[in-house]
Amino acid sequence: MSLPTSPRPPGRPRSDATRQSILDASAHLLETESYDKISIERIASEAKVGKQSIYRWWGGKADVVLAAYTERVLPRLPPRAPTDDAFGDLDDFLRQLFASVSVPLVRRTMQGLLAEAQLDPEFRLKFYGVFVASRRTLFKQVLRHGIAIGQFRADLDVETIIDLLNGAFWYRLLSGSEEDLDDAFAASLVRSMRPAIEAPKPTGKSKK
Amino acid sequence: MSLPTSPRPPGRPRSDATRQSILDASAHLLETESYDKISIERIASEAKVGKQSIYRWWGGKADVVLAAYTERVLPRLPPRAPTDDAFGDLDDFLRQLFASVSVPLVRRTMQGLLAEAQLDPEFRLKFYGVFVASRRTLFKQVLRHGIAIGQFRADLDVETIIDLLNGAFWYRLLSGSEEDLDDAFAASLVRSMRPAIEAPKPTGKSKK
Amino acid sequence: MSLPTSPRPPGRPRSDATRQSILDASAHLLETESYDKISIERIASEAKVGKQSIYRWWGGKADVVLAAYTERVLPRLPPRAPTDDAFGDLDDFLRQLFASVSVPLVRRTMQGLLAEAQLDPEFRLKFYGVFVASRRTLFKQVLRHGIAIGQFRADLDVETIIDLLNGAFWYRLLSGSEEDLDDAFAASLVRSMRPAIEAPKPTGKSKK
Amino acid sequence: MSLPTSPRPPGRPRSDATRQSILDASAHLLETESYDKISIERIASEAKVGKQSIYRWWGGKADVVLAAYTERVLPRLPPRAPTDDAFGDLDDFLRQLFASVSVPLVRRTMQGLLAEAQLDPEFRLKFYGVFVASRRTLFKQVLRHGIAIGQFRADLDVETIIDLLNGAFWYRLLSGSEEDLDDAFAASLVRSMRPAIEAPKPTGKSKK
DNA sequence: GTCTAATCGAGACGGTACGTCGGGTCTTTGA
DNA sequence: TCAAAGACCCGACGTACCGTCTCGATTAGAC
Repeated sequence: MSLPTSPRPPGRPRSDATRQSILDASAHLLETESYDKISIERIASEAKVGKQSIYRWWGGKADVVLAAYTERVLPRLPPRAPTDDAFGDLDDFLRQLFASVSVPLVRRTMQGLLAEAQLDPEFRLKFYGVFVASRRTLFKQVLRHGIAIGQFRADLDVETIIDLLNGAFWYRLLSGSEEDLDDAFAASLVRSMRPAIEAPKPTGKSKK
Repeated sequence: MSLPTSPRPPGRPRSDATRQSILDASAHLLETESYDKISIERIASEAKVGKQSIYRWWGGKADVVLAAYTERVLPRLPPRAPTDDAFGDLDDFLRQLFASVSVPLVRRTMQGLLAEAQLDPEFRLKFYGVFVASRRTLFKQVLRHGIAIGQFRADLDVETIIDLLNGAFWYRLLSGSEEDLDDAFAASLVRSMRPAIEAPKPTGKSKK
Repeated sequence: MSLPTSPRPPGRPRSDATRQSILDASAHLLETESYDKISIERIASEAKVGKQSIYRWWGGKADVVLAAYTERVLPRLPPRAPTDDAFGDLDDFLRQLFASVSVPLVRRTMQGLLAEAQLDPEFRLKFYGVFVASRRTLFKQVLRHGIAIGQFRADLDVETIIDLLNGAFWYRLLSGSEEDLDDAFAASLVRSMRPAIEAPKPTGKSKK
Repeated sequence: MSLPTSPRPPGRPRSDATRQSILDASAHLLETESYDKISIERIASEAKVGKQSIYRWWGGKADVVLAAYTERVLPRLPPRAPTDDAFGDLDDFLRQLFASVSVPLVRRTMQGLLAEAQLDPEFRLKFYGVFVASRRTLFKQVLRHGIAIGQFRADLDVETIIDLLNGAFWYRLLSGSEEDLDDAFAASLVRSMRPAIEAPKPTGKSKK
């Protein structure tokens, strides 16, 4: 009686050293080269690895770079500790989101991968999973919390609000001017959206 | 009294037939091929033209395709006739904006060019000029009109609102699911943004 | 005790099929096209081979054609069996030398390669090795034999004689008229050179 | 009674300044560039001349360079003053012939044109006329004079002797080693050929 | 003085080929 | 079976020239 899943596939097991070497090389190239100057051949040569060892495990350049990005470069957004100031939370979240792409390496990599995602529908899904879905989830938490503590209107169209704020983020990102995604922009967004988000005051008072 | 502009440069003048042939070929290829399957060589061969005749006038594939797009494919947004219903105008504008990319050809081309814009900073500027700047201008007109007729709040942060709405548009566009940019989404955007845009009612309650 | 020469270099070994295919294609093209109408691209396409597979192993068109020539076209001069008639041997040798270029294919190829050798000093050395050096060696054998059996003068300036006879051969060859290198010309050369080569008769008069 | 040749064709006459400019440019390029690096385009650009003005009067690069060579570079062999020492004359002639190609510019140009002559049968005729025919004539004069004054044998096969000596010259030229065509080689040739050329002494005495 | 005709500089044109790069696959030896 | 190495076919790159063509401008003799 054995487990249906083979406890160990036959043959030489995958070498983790090779895997790491490939990701290291990719991450290293990302630091100095623009995404489109990177090629599988360069990664393989830099990693002292056969090209086949890349193609065996990944689908192509975008795949490898995405892996290197998530394991080597990606600035993980730390979990948000919700406070009792929902607008402050939102502002913080946006600031942090913007800050996460202030590193040119991160920015350039995302642009390269974004480009690839536009050209390759299959890769777009992976790209979306890494770069978009997780952010939406975090976004949602922030908004939900605001609603829960009564500072955001109960009938908020959460998805659309995320489309708007997230959209503004991506829009500026792909527009390419590097200075745009700063704290001031985060503040502008919150300020402009406040009337759309804020729960109506029951006793007619405007914001304190 | 002669014009200071040189009446005619020396040498054989540029052949418009060649130019048209190149743009025709590009536009034709765009109809059947994805952007990344198009190459200068294919354009030249389809257009029965020497490659040099392309490189002489354009910088590369993206440049040519952009030209073909603007002259052959681009769905020009007709000028908006502002009405006395500013929210209706906004909704109309968004619907039309979304409709303009509902044609798969247009959508695919924009995605390809967007990809190129991410990879080539120089091309990004051209891309921005064609795809972004003009839309922002039209957007601004709609918002300014709403302010002028008193339906939009006077202190509206126009630029940020455009970043939000335009951002939502691009965000969905590059996310790639083709069904997203429909009239319902336009309506959702307007509905969600209404409190942020609407001029406060002088005598009391906002619209129920 | 192992051989110091690496028993086998790493990586996929060179494909002999590819090599043969390239040489076949080159030889085939030489049959129908003049040397200057042949291009690497044509060879590659005819051989169903990537251009890189040519550039990987040869330096350019001249290199490939030279290889094809030596392996496919070259009419090897059979080894001369020296007789006791040294002048007859010389005459035979010249006839055979001339006959070897009587095939238009050979002649045209040599002219093309000769042209290349004039333009590219590096290739000239290879050309010289294939077309000139070996002939000089054979020439030398014939002359040395004549000296050895006492029919050629002992103080013969072998190198200069070779320059003269070989020179006459090349001179006519590159002059291009195809009829010139015939048996009659060989006979003329031998007749004219005889007094310069023949060993002086010990007892008096030279041959009347 | 007018000349049958049209006294003047209609239209703008050919500009000699243009012609000179083209030849100057060609000659100038020959000084610094190898023949195969020269192109019609470079000549035209250097001469500040339209390409058509070259093609109008010459057939191609080889044609122009040949013209530039003959008018700008060619070292004219001065007419030989025959003396009463026919072997001395021959030696002088060869020395001068060899000296004429000792200038690298001359040598390189001749090699380039020789290459072209091998590739283009039509050009070969022009090449032969300029580089070969005239030398043969001079050669013939030297040999005829030697015969006339009784120092060369009366039954000399002049054409074959020229083939041999001229051949040796071209053979060394196209072999490319620059040091070969020196006075010593001229002397070797004369020495080796002497028995083949010298008129037999009537009274059995050997030379001098 | 036009008119006609050919030339001139300039440079665009359709082509062919260059030599290089990279993609993704295949074929070795060796672990 | 995996891995390093690297050859393989293929397609495209951007460049260089080819020889031809089309411009406006010019330079003559013919009318």
